[in-house]
Amino acid sequence: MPELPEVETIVRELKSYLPGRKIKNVTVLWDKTFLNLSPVKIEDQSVQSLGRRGKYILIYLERSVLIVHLRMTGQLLFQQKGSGVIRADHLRVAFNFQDGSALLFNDVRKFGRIYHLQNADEKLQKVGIDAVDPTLTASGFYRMLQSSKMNIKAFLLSQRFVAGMGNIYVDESLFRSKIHPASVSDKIKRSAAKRLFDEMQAVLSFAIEHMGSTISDYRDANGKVGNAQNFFYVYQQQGTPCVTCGNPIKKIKHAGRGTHFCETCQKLYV
DNA sequence: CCATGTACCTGAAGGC
DNA sequence: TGCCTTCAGGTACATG
Repeated sequence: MPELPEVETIVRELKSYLPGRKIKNVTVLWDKTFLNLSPVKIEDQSVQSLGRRGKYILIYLERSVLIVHLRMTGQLLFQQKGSGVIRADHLRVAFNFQDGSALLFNDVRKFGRIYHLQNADEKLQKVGIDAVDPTLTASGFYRMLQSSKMNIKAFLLSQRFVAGMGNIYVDESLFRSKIHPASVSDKIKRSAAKRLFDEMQAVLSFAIEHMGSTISDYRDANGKVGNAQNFFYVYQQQGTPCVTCGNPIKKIKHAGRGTHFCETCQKLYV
């Protein structure tokens, strides 16, 4: 489910809720979700700060860190003390704070993971630079493309070069920059690479402003749906006319994923 | 190095 | 009303 804009929305909200709250205990209802790999105990530690790298949520405690990945259907919900009980029909892990509030991990498909670690670095070794990191530039992005012979869809989905893009925002960014998803990364011209970089930034910041996209399961930390799904040009728009040329948007299987694009507007670089 | 398939899970939707 | 298949915002791992 969630890609960079959805994860960013959750992190921004949690920044206003979690710092300073002290963990009383942790309830684990599905063992595989919570990997407790730190020798330091989690009880009695306070949340210090929040961070994000790609789709990973980082919750820094005093002596260790929690790394959360929502995968397809994970939700991180903040349960205020005393207010109505937040909906969590598939609760897997609950972090209960001493003041009576709680952070709930709800996840229908059980793919989501929470790692309790000494240090975040080990887990993030193979994750590329965050897609909205201000130090990432169009020319830096072009250099990364030059280093790879993967098709551009797989390149963007891999998280190895740039982290945070998923199936929705890859398809939207490729459409808006007029690049065919099967294009070979190191064959993409400098000007097209610049276009792709700029459209990635535009697509992601627009989605963040609209609190992410809800297809089915995504909810923010308050349990609310996003709004960016109302503005897709190609994702799940197969059959509808392309906004540029009017030909129907196509859906194919590519890089193992449903892939939406316009075959007349998007140029194939090979 | 790269592409493809499978596994991990549940539930919704569509075909018959 | 079933029953069966396919598909889903992701990633890790095995195999050519």
